[in-house]
Formats: sequence, structure tokens, C-alpha cells
Amino acid sequence: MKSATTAHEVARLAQVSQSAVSRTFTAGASVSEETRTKVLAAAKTLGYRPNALARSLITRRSHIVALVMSYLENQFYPLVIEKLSQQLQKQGYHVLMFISEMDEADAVLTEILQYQVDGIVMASTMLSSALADTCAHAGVPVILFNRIADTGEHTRADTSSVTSDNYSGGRMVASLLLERGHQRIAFLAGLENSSTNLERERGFTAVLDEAGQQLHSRAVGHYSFERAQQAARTLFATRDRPDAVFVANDHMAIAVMDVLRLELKLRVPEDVSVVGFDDVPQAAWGSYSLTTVVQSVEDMVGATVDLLYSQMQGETGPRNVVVPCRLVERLSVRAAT
Amino acid sequence: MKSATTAHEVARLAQVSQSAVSRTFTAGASVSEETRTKVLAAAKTLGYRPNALARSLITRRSHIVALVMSYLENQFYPLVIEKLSQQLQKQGYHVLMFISEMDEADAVLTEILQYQVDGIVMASTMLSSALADTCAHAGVPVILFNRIADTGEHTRADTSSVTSDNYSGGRMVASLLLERGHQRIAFLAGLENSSTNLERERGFTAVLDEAGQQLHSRAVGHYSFERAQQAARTLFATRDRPDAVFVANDHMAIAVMDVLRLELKLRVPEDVSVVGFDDVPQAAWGSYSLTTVVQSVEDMVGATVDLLYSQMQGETGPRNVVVPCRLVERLSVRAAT
DNA sequence: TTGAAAGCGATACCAC
DNA sequence: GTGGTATCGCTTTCAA
Repeated sequence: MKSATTAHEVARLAQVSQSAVSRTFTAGASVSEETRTKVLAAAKTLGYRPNALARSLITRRSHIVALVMSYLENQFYPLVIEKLSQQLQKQGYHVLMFISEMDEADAVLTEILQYQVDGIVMASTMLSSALADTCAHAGVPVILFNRIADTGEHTRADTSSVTSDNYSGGRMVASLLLERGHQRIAFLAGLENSSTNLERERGFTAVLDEAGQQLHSRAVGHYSFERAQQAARTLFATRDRPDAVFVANDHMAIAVMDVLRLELKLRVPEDVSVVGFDDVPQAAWGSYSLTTVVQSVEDMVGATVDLLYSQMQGETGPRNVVVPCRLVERLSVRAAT
Repeated sequence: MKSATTAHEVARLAQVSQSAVSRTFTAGASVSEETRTKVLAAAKTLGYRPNALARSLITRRSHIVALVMSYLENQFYPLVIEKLSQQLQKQGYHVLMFISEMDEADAVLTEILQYQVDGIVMASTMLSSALADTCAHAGVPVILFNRIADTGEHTRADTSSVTSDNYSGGRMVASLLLERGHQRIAFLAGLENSSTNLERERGFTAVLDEAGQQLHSRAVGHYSFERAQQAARTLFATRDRPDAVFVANDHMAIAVMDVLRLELKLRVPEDVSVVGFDDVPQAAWGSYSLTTVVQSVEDMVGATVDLLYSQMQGETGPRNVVVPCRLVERLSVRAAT
């Protein structure tokens, strides 16, 4: 357990000043080719690697971004971790994970700020107005991912967000189901107060309204697999059961299809049309032919990273990015190649 | 974008020395109740939070653990992130994510070490002997998660590992299939050279051998969903198809069942017994009744955390932890409650 | 118990 | 281009 080699030691071996060592490892600093070679040689023999923490202390940039999530059961979120982490790594940034329930947001935020992160991506927890203020005060940009700020009295001016066009997505689904000629259309909500759920439902019912059609029935699944299963049982228990259902996300849609097929012996999509929302890998919907509104993780993460970079440089560009989404029919099993 | 408040500023407001502030925020330091109160009051009004980076610089403990993974499609791994992160957070540690392909292990490791992490958990990439040495030399404990060190000439003395009892698991599966009276038993391998695959297969074939039974057929799926689908097509294309298959992990087992049911119109488990291996959430195997060998993520992560703590304190306790696993029959959809 | 002072390992600014 | 020096925010002796 020996201590790591320091720039000072390298300097001594290379017969140069510590500053020279520092410059050698700083992109675009002015060092002569000669000293540069000497330093690199010495560094190599000593196994020197600059201490990122010490550097952060003086540069005031940790190159660390905090990612806050709650539970990762929904396959959409692991994908977010993967893509975000990859994209940030390319630019020399790294993701520090924070798993937290909604109620501990306060404590978690304190921890986060202690690490002097350069930015925060909140992908699962809401941020109270007070906490957003704390971050703004500390000069740390916060990006809400897949959710928008609490629609309180005053709009939060200091919190950005990246969402997909949930409203339009909801509209697409309703149009599709009407086109297919469905008469008894149901909706299975996620978390009642989440912005994603609200917008998707708003778009969905708007189109139904415009067509003069009533919603057949409605239940709540809290974005949970098990609760969605139960909700499905309730929705389809009646004699006059729905012939189509829009489920607020793919994770729940899969749960619903399980119940419909295995418990209730209904055929999907022949007996019931099921439409989901999100972007989950094929491994998740493998055995179903799922119709879904896709919000591209790739695009959303890309937007997030762009926002982060601009805000970390102090820019105050556009704040609420809405990524378009599209209706997709997914095949369960690919044809053999 | 104002700079964070420092201990110095708090000290001035509280009319004490900076040292006093430091002590107040250090567990078990000697501070009088009086100054302690003054400091806390001042800290509160200024919104002071100690700078973790500066602290790490002097204490030589970052309280950061690096977690290295490659792809997160397999539902087993998100669960690892979640559990590991939660358990570490409880003790004041945090997870810094590194997504990496096998071939960039070198570059990634350099980045990792720059962050002065207190430990490294490698859950997806292999670690070369040279890299392991580098870490050992730097005094950073490395835990291989769900894989064991390259079985080179000399056993790696400085790399610990946490795995499940893959060999016994493989044996269990073979025993089960023999018990069920299967005659044409196939094996679908994961990554040929991975320790998990090797051990599972070794245990599996050992029991078949002991029973004097030949393996019917064998294919390779590389732990990938798509390649497992293709492998399934190959395995079951023959007239004399298998009546049972042991798939090296759940992720691939699900892919196989998709192909069997949807493409080949075979019933599982009536026509073919499929057995998997791992620990994935219900959302992953939702629509199947999956027989699988469960390696508990919870247990494995627990063991990992224990190992980390003991090694971070310089202890050199037991190094290769093997977590027991068990055979489980999972029901696809729960009965209504 | 307390405060002054010496680092931790690096960068930034400064004359040279 | 180069080396000296102050500094980043904190913990840690060490006297008092």
C-alpha cells in the first residue's frame, strides 16, 4: 500500500521543475519537445498519474457528473446509465451514481454537492424548489431527465429539463387506436402526478375528445410491474372489457400483456390492442409484438450532455429540450439472418 | 455561479479558528459544546458543506469506489449497480461508473486511478495480470465480480473475487434434467472462455458423464440476446431436436424461449425443458415459467462490500468468496392477491 | 479544548 | 519556454 508518485518526484528524476511536469500533462501548454520527452520518460518509469482530486481543487472542475436514480427495474434506465456514462467518458467526464428514494432527496443532494460535481442529472427523483435553489446558488447546473420541474407558482428558472414530446406521443396513440376502429379504449396511468404521465394522458384524451369518444376505463399502475399486473386484472375483469389499452410505459405494458395472455387467455393484438411508451431493449419486450411510442434514449442523452456542457461553461442557453418521439411497431423475434 | 463557502468563512462568522470548524465536522473530534453550537449556526446561515475533494486530498481516502461494466442489456447488471450503490451509500461511499469494452481496459484503468478511488469492482471486464499489478502497487483493492482471474501460470495473489458456486449450479441443472427423464440434453454456452461459463459447463457435463449420458448438442451464444436466438435456431433445426437445454444464463434463456415458442411453435416446458442461470428481476422473465439457478445479487453484493471494506483497511483476509446458489422454479404471473 | 502553521498534489501567475 | 511561489479547502500535528 505505497503512496502514489507525485509530480514532484517526477520532476526530480527528470531534472526539471514541478511546473514543467504539470505542463507536460496539460493539453495545449507550452513545453519544449526536449523537456517533454524527459518528463514523459521519468513519469513512465515511476508510473506517474496526475491526481485528479488535487487538480480539481485548483481548477474548480471535478469532471464528475452526479446521476440520481431510484429503482432500475424499468429497463429504460439502465440504458440511460450506459449511454450517459459512455458519452461523458468520451469528453473526460464521469458519472457518480446516487440511488435514492424520493423522500431522501435532501440528504442525497448534500452528499452530491460535497463532491463538487460539475453537474447533476436527476432521472428519477423530483427536485424541490428549495433544493433547486441550493444548486443554483452553488452554481451547479441541474438537468431533470424525463421529467419537468414541479409546476409550482413561479416557474423554476434555474432548472433545465430534457423530456420527450409526451403530449404528441399521447396523441399519436389515440389516433392509432381510433384508426384501428376501437370502441372501448382504456388508459393505464403511471404515477398520477408525474409529468410524463400527465402529458401522455393529456395528449391521449385530447384526441379522444376531439373524436367525441369517451374513455372506456382507467386504472393506475404507478410505473410498477406488479401494480400494473393488478391494474390489468381490474381493468379487464368486467364483462364489457376494453378492446384496446394505452399503457403509460413499456415496462407496465409488458406486465399487462403477461396478464392478458397467460391469466385471461386473451390474444394480443387480436383481442386487445396494447400500446406502450418508452425505449427498452429488445431483451425486455422479446416475446411480444409491441406497439409503442419510442422516445429515443440516445437522443435524450445526447440532448442532456449538450445541455450539461453548455451550462457547465456558464452559458444560459435554451433550457427545456423536448425530444420528438415516434410510433413504432416492434417485432418480437427477428427473422433468421 | 458563486463559489461555495469555505471553512474559513464559517470560522470568521463564528469567531473561532478554522480548525474548530474542521473539528466540528469531524466525527469524534474534541470540540466544546459551545464552539460546536456556534460553528453549526454559522455553517447553517452560510450554507456550508465541507469539500469532499479537499478532504480526500489530505486523508487519502476518496470514499469513491469504481465500478467497471460493459453492456447493461443483461438485467442482472443493473441490479448489481443498484444494490452495490445502495449498500455503499449507507457507509458513506459512492460508485463512480466506468463503462468499457474489454479492449480499452488499460485506458480506463488509468482514468480510474487518477480519481484516487478506494477500491475497484470489475463486473464485466477482465483484468490483465499487468493491470492487476498496477493496482496492487497503487494499493487499490480490486474485486472481480462474477468472474475469476485469468487462470494464468501464477495465481494472482492480489486480486479478489466474488462468484457464485457455478460448478455446483451446473451440477444441479444436470441432475434436474436427468431426474425429469430427458434423453436429448443440449447446452447453450455463453462466452467460451469466461469463468462463469466454464464452471457451469464443467459441473453440468460432470453429472452427465457420471450418469453415462452424452451431451446431445452444444452451441454458443456469447451471452448476447440476438446470438442466443440464432443459436437456438441452430440447435433446434434438426429433426432429432433436443428435449431439454441448459442455457448459460437467464438473459439468453429468455431469448431461447422466445424462439422456441414464437418461431418454432414448441411448448415450454411441455416439449422442451429450458433451464437458465442468474438472478434477473421478474420484469425480465415475466411471461415465462422459468427454471433457473439463482445466484443472489444481494448475497454477492454483500460479499463484495465486505471484501472491499476489509481490504480498504489494509486487511488481507479471505480473497475468493464463493456464494452458494439454488435451483428455483419461477412462476410467470402471480396469482391475484 | 483551542489556534497557528505545515502540508496534501496539483495548477496558475509571475518574472526571467 | 522555464522555474519559483501563491493558492485551492481541508486535516493534522503541536504548543499553548
